[in-house]
Amino acid sequence: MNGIPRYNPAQIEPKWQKHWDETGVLNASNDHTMPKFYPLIEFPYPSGAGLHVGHPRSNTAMDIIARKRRMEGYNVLFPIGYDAFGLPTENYAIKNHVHPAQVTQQNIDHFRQQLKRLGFSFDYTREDNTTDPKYYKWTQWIFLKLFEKGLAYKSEMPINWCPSCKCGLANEEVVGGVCERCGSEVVRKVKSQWMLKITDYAQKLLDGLDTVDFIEKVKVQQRNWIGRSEGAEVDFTLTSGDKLRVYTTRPDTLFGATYMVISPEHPLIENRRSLIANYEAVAAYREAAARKSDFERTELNKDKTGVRIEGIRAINPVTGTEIPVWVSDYVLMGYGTGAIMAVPAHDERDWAFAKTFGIPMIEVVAGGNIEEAAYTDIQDGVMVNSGFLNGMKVAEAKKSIIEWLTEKGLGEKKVNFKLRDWVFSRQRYWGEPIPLVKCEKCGWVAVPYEQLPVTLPAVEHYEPTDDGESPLSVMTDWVNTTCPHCGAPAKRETDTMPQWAGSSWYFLRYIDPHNDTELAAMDELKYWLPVDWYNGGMEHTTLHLLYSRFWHKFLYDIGAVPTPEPYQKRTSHGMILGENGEKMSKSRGNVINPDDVVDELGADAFRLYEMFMGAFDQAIPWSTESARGCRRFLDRTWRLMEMMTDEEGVSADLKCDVHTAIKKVGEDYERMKYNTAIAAMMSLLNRFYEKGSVTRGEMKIFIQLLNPVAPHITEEMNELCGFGGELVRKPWPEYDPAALVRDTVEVALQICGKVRGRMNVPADLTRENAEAFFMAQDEVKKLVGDKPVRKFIFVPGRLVNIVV
RNA sequence: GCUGAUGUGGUGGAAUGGCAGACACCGGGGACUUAAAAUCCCCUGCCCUCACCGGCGUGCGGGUUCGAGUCCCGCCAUCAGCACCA
Repeated sequence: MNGIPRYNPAQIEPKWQKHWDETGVLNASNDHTMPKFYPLIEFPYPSGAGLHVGHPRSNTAMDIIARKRRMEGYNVLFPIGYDAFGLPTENYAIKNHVHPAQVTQQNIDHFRQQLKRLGFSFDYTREDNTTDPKYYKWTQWIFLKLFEKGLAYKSEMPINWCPSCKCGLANEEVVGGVCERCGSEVVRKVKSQWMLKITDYAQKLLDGLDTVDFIEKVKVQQRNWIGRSEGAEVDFTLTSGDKLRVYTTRPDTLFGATYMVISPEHPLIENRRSLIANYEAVAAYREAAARKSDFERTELNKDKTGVRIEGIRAINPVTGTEIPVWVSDYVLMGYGTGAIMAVPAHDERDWAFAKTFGIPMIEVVAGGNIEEAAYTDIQDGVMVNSGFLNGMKVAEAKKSIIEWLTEKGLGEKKVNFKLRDWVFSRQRYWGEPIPLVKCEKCGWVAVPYEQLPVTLPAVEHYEPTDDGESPLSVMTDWVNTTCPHCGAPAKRETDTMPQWAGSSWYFLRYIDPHNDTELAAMDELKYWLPVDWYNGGMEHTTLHLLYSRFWHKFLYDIGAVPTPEPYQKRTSHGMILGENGEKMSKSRGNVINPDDVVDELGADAFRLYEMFMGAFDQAIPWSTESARGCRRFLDRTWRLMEMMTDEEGVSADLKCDVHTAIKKVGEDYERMKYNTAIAAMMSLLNRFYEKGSVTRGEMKIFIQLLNPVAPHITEEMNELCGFGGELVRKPWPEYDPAALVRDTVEVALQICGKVRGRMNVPADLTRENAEAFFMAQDEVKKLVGDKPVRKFIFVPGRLVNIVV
């Protein structure tokens, strides 16, 4: 071919992006007779800094799958939107005295332009924006449904409070004792907060995991976070006459309980203050514990501390023995009953505590050495020193003791979860208003559905007030309203929702984004749900992913969505680190700007590099040098046009290479092994170069395989070569299994497991006739000599190993 | 501390128990060029050697196997998550 222009991504990339925009060829179709495919990436938070190189990693990966599915004949919905409520925008607004909505709009426009520059095949006609009143109308609608069903409640409780953000945080948002967003130390503060009862769904969230194809580590993390444990609650009688209820996962060790521990916040201390001889010491300990943040209380607690309560003792219900009661901060009020029975012989924490304070131990499960360490094995141990449980295995003993306790009315079987309810109020401006009204007479009343959305009023200042109330609280015109119930004067809720609200259901809105009368139409939901493949970061496993599963299950229960789970498959990408191997951040000065990379190398090379840089699920440092290598590959691909022949088919000598590549690339895309898929295409390209020519037939296949990763260059080549049509509309190539086999294969020749040579042998050589074949070869005779052959191993296509 | 993941050339990384280092990056050499860039070709794990031959090599120590980067046992290191969950 003559007159081939230079490869110029700056010219061809905008050309094809414009073409896709104008034709809408990548958009989802309304044709419900087609098989559907719904891939999803986590919609970005449109920060002022613009796109990060991390975004395109996930986006390109799913774009490859989306583009391949279109070629396979699916109706693909690959949507994009913006999770735009949130603190950075609000903080920017506070600092610069601009309305957050204005900042948000600018940022979204910038993001969209950056995303389009990278050639992602999103359907931009279905964009979500969580800050759009048409969108958050339905976020509020879902909240009201939760409120209606009793799953939203107000609670006066100690919450995590960030003094810097002046904002309450969910437990899940506190990372290592500091605020996840700003890094300030989190303190405790009592505040009346809206809570969502995610704990009501703990079992359903757990069971649902068995029905979906999430990668195993995501399932493990969610299971651990939900933290189901089976055990029993047992009542101990105290010498004060009270009953002290404990939760234990090891009721089988009840005979070994030699003391009890209550949390410093346990009500018993105040209720029986007069009976506690050393109340002063206990109160002092409690104050010390309260001063510690959760972080200190746990982190600094390598050595166990505690105070023994003088004046109250407990009676072990099975042995009748009197045992002491201690106060220690290793027992938390927020889990179980805030009190435990301590079995130092068979629990590591109890063991450490008992050692520190010289408390006796009783071995009740034989098999370990309790002088050395607590014996916690629950498989092989056999009960001893345990009355009627003696001789039983742990599992059996557990069952028996629970039956016994239930019969005697001393306790019962109990399932506990670590999962805690979701703190849903924020004292901030830039969030969805909570659509509730407080009436003196009627209490909390829902704003009627037909009045939604409750929109954010314009305010003068976006800062939370000094007492920590939302900026909305000073908007008296907005706050003062009437009760929808009785018409009396009433006040609006001024707290707003957390950022997690809008992101908990955004994938539903994509399905029917312009619907004014419903969240989304049921026939559309039935066609598109569930999301077939959702890729995102591991950091969202226990926050966003769990919250959105909770909301979805709730919506399923009220009949608003047709599937019990939102996402069928969940995969996860690794982080992109800076060139120095550290996390990319402004403060470290190692941030790579995607725009700069596209300017220098083009979007296709950028996409290619992000997929080639290493294993998709692992953290990889960025390397601009390596990225240039990917551009080199595209330059070489482009120059294939100079060596293209008029032949239509695949040449005989490359038939095997081409079909092997079709198989490998297709399978590797599906397994998210993008790096080896690209390596296979590089190898094939090298074969074309070795040969010095490529046929039209080979070229068609090659650019089709490469198209999902590098869509612009391949479309341009398709056009320049005069192949007709567009790659996005062409079918994905199929391989011919017969073409994969070669006539001869090279095998390794091993003597006693050491490689001594290589040989070409017929590919159809079988195990049966291999020994005769090899022993007749001169090369083999030379290596073996006259030593007797003790063993002969032949692995077809791989190697032969002769043991002498 | 617990849990999980990872550990392979100068670098990023390949490798259903079967030829370790695919594919790239960096580096070196050559061709082309007045020259440079670009491009093309060759070399590139380490040691010994002019070269051949050979030896050593997947964090460390054992084991299973004809054969181990891969499986088992015990360590070490790094990273991530969790923070005493009874």
